[in-house]
Amino acid sequence: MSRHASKATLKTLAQELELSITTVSRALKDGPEVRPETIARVKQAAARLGYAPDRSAVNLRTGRTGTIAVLFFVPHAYDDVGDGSITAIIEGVCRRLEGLDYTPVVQLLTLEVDGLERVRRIVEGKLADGIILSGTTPQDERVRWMLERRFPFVTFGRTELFTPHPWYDVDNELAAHQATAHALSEGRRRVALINPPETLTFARQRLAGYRRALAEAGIAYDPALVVHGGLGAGESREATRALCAGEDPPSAIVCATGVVAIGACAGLRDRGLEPGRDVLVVSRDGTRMASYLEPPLPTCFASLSDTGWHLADFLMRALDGAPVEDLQMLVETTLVPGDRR
Amino acid sequence: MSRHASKATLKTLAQELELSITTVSRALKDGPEVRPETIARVKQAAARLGYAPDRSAVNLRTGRTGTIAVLFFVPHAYDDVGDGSITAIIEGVCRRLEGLDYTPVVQLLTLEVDGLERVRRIVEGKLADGIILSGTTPQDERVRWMLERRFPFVTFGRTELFTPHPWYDVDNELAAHQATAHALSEGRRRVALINPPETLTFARQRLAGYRRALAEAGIAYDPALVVHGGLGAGESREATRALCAGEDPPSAIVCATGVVAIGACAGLRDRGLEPGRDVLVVSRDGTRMASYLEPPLPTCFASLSDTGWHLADFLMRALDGAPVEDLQMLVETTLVPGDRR
DNA sequence: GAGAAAAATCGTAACGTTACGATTTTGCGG
DNA sequence: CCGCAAAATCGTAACGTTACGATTTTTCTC
Repeated sequence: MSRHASKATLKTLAQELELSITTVSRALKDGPEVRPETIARVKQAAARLGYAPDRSAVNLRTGRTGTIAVLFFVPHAYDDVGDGSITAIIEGVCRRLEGLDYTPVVQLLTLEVDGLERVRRIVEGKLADGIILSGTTPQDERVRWMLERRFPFVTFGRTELFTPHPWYDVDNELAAHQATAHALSEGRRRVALINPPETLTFARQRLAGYRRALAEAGIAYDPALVVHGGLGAGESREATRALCAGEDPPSAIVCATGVVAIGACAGLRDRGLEPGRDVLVVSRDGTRMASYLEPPLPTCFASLSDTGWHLADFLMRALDGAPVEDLQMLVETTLVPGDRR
Repeated sequence: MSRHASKATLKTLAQELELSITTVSRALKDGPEVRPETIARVKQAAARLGYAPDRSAVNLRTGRTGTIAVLFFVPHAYDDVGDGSITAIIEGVCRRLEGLDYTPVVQLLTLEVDGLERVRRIVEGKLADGIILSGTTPQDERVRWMLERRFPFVTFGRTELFTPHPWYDVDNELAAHQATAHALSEGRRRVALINPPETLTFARQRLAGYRRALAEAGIAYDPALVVHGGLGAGESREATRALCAGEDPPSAIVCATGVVAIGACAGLRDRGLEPGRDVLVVSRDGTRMASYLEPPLPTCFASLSDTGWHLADFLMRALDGAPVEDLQMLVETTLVPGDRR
């Protein structure tokens, strides 16, 4: 029955065992210059006294924190429907970091929060060994800043910066093309697009894919059918109501996320329109959310859990000094039809 | 144009300004014993050289980390539908911590992860100044451990431990009673309950409320109508299918979370039953998710955003030494009818 | 303008850890 | 049992910060 009175340190252990602090420290990390017998003795005492290394001391000394910061961008007020993406991503990150003594810690970024400020705090305060960053813009200042400092990071989403950096991305151009083409192939010719804020790289790529699909079908691009804005369910619902206000509502809506799709469906019903029948709603998701709705929505799917895994993987390899060319990956979405399964 | 070559420290500043490290340190925190003029000079230089305090050094010296750990329990595989609760909670936490130089960091806990291990790492490694913990059990060992160490924390959910501790909780007994009574008042007499794993305090309270409502209506408790298990959409869907396998399906299902409700609806449709008409699904949620579904589900609502705010508030006040009696709060749910709004 | 009080600044030690070179102990051939 | 290499252990310094008592400078009083 140990007392655990106050925290045990190397000093405590050294006194207890009549060894030097140095030897204790080395023994705990299986240093080759300490006798196996001593190692056993030290580890036993450490367990008995409940020793745990003081992370800030280790960090101060070594510069290593054992922490990975995950800065996740939530491009909407957390109003109505919580965004489940983050849990899926973290699950993937955790899966990759399993057993690696890196701990992921998550911070949420919104449109209001100054992302650069957060990044600076983390880098300058040495709060993490690496950063996983989402919500990239073409000329992302946070990315630029980290590149300048040579701080290890990986982004979810590309930038247009000249200097290459590790990234993982879903092919949003493809996804939007897929979704739009699917709608067109179902005979829907007035296809609307509900898109994220225009500043995001993500948004531009989606717009490009959407326009390409329209062009291929020989349909003129109509800016009135494109909405840029927050990605909350409430915002999407509003946008959908607005789209359907006139006498000529769209016959399909291509959505940027599952939450957006839920909002769009609600907006349609507000106008007395039936999703799937009157207006086809095509979702883009990283979870299986859309398949649970009624009717199940056709969805451009790319697993967020896998995304998390790869992001963490790239970061780990970046920390190991892997060349940046190996740390860039574009994943394709697959169109999951909305049929009842 | 500053060079930012490598990190600026107090030493750097001191040399640059020909002051002592002590004075610089004090100036930066507006110490009363340093000349206002000097303070200005120091701060200017700090800004110019991009000085930021090294958090691990501060932590080592002071014992303060400026970090609040949020350990969020996700009682299901992150399979199908991501859980949006966490974003809502964090939003609330951030709202409370705004401007307080505490940073919340989130870690996810699952049934497989050893929560005690995580807590120990955080406490012993001095990784945070306080912990917000969810997924409590009646004899929660993590809580007991933190109480023993006198480590500041607050739980989302109560325990049955003798020693009092700060907590915030939704009245789950009431919520389940509300939901069940609502179903009964609609003439549904075979009410099923899909509940979390029995180990959670949460689960027991819900079961109690459910049974009380049944008893008040003079209906016998039928264990076959109660499911304990994971709270994922897939698990809930399975459970619902099983419940509706016999020739006498329930006429209502009381769900523990929004994700569970979504799964239940899908399970019903799998069996050719229409949620809301054939079987009433009553949800329990902290976001407005249920109101977006078709048909909108009646829901026992208590804001998760507010929950986050209060959890952070209690923790802040606990750190300030507030008496534990002031740091316990039970919030009631309100039944939101499922009508189209 | 001397002396004392007040204001401003400084130096040292410590937080717990690890890196590195120095020192002691052990094992072994002769 | 000596000498010497190898194995094991040790001491010191440093990471960047803050607390505290000591010291210097300024200001005020008579």
